Amino acid sequence: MELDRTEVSGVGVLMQLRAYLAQAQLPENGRLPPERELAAELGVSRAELRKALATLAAEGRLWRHVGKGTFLGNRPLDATTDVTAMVRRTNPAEVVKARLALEPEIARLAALNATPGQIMQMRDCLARSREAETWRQYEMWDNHFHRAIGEATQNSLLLGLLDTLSAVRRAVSWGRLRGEHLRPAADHHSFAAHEAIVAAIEERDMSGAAAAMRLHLLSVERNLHEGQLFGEEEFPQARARRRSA
Amino acid sequence: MELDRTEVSGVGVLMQLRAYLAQAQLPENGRLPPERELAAELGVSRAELRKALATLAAEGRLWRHVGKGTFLGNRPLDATTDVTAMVRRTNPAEVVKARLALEPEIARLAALNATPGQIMQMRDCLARSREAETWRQYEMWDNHFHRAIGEATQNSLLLGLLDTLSAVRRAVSWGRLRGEHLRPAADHHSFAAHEAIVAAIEERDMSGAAAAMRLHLLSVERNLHEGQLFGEEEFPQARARRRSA
DNA sequence: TCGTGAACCAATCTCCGATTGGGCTGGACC
DNA sequence: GGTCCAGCCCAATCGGAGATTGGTTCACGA
Repeated sequence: MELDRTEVSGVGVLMQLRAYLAQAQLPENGRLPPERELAAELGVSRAELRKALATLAAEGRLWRHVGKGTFLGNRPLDATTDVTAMVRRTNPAEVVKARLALEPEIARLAALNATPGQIMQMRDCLARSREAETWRQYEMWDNHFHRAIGEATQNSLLLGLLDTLSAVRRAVSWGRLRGEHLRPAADHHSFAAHEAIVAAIEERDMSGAAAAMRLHLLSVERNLHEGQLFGEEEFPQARARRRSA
Repeated sequence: MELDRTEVSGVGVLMQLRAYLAQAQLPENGRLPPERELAAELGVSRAELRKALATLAAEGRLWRHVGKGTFLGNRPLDATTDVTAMVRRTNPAEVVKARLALEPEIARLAALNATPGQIMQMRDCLARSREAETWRQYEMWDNHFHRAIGEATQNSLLLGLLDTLSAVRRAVSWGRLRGEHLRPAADHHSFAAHEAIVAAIEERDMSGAAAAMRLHLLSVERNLHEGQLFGEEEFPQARARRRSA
C-alpha cells in the first residue's frame, strides 16, 4: 500500500496522484484528504498538488468545493427548484394556461395507463368532492382527483411536474378561498366535467380524455376571466378595484 | 398603548389577545413575542394564552412552529421540490415521455407568443449547435434552444416547469455523454427537426410547431429505444447487459 | 375538578471555532 | 531573472455548544 515516492516523484505529480487514488480504495463519491494533508503525504508542494487536482477536476473525475473538500465522482446538482420563486413571478392566468398545456396530455396518458384501481380512486375523489361541505374541502378532493390522474400516467416525472404545478397553484390562489360556510352547488359545472374525464379514461379514449380535461380547464379559465374563482367568489383585488372606482 | 388588564381580563383571553394584536402594529408576517413572555405581559397563564393562540391559528390569522416562534399571516409553504428525489425515481424513458407531453404544447404557445427577437435567439442557438465541436457543446446549445422556446411562451410558470424537466433530464443522462472528441454529424437528424420547429413558430403555425416538436421528440425516443443516445453512444447499462449475456 | 406553574422535550436558531479549497506574496534557490 | 515554495490570509462550510421556542406532561393546590 505504500508508494515509493522517490521512484515516482520524477514522473509528475499527476501520475503520482492517479496512483494514490487507485491504491486508496475510496468508495464512490468518497472524500479525499484535505489538500495540505495530501500534499504532505505525497511529499509534494501544495501548488503542484493543486495543479494535478485541477486536471482531474477538469476531467470530471473529481470535484471540489471551498469549505467542503475534494470528492470523487461527479459534482451533485443543486437539486432544488424554488416554488416560491415561481409564485412570485406568476399569476392565476399563467397558472391556468400552464394547466391547459400539461393536464390534457396527462389525461391522455392516464387513459392509456390507468389501472382499474386507479380509476376507482378517481371516482372516490369525485364522490367525496360532491359531499364536501366547504369550498376548502372541495378543493382538497379536487386536488386529489387531478393528482390521481397524474398517478395513473405511471410516470413519476410527470407526476412530479404536476405536483409542482399544483403547489404553485395553491400558493397563488391562497387567501382567495373565502366563504367557508358555503359549499359548491350540487350542479357545479366541475362535477359534470370531472365525470366526463373519468368516463373517457375508463373507456381508454385517449383523445377524449385529453379533450374533456381541456374543456374542464377552459371553463375554469372562463370563470377566472369573469372574476369568479370557484364559481362564486371573486378576487379580493377585483372587489377592491371596483370599490375604489 | 397600555392595556387595562383588570378591565379586559374577565372578557376572555382571546379578546385580550386580539386587542393586543391590534394595538401592537406588527408588520405583515411579523413575529409575536414568545409564549412565556406574552403570557406574562398580558397577565394570563401560559395555558390560557395557548388556547387563544390556537384559536387564532385555526382561523389562519397566525401560524406557529417549534423553535421558530409565532408569526402573523399564512404559513409559508415548504417551497422546494427536490429534483434529486425525482431523479432517483425516474428513468430516461419517463423523461422522454414527459417531454412529449409538455414540449409540444410549449411549442404551440411559443408560436402564438414569440417575439421576433426570441425567434432570432432560437436561430442563434441552432447555428451555434451546428458549430459545436463536442457533444457536450452541442447538448448545451440544444438546451438553450429548447429553453428559448419556453421563454417564448411568455409564461414564467411553464418556463419553470420546463427548467425542472431539463434539470432532471440532465441528471438522468449524466455520464452517458461520452466521446468528447467526436462531434455531431453534419446531417444529424436533430438539425432538420429543429429547423422545422423554428420555421413553424415563425409562421405562427401553432399546430405545426407542436407537431414538429412532437416529431423531433419521437425521433429522440426512437434513438433511445435503439440504445444509441445522441445518435452514437449507447447506455453503459445496455453494453454491460449485452456483455453478460 | 380544574387550572396553574414548573419541568421536560424536540425542533430550531445563533454564535463561535475549526476546517477547507482558493489565492496572494516575499523570499530562497538555481 | 525566473521558478518554485512555504507561509499567510480569505471566504465558504462544517460541527458543536448553548439558548430559544412551541408542544407536552405532571404534581400540586384552590
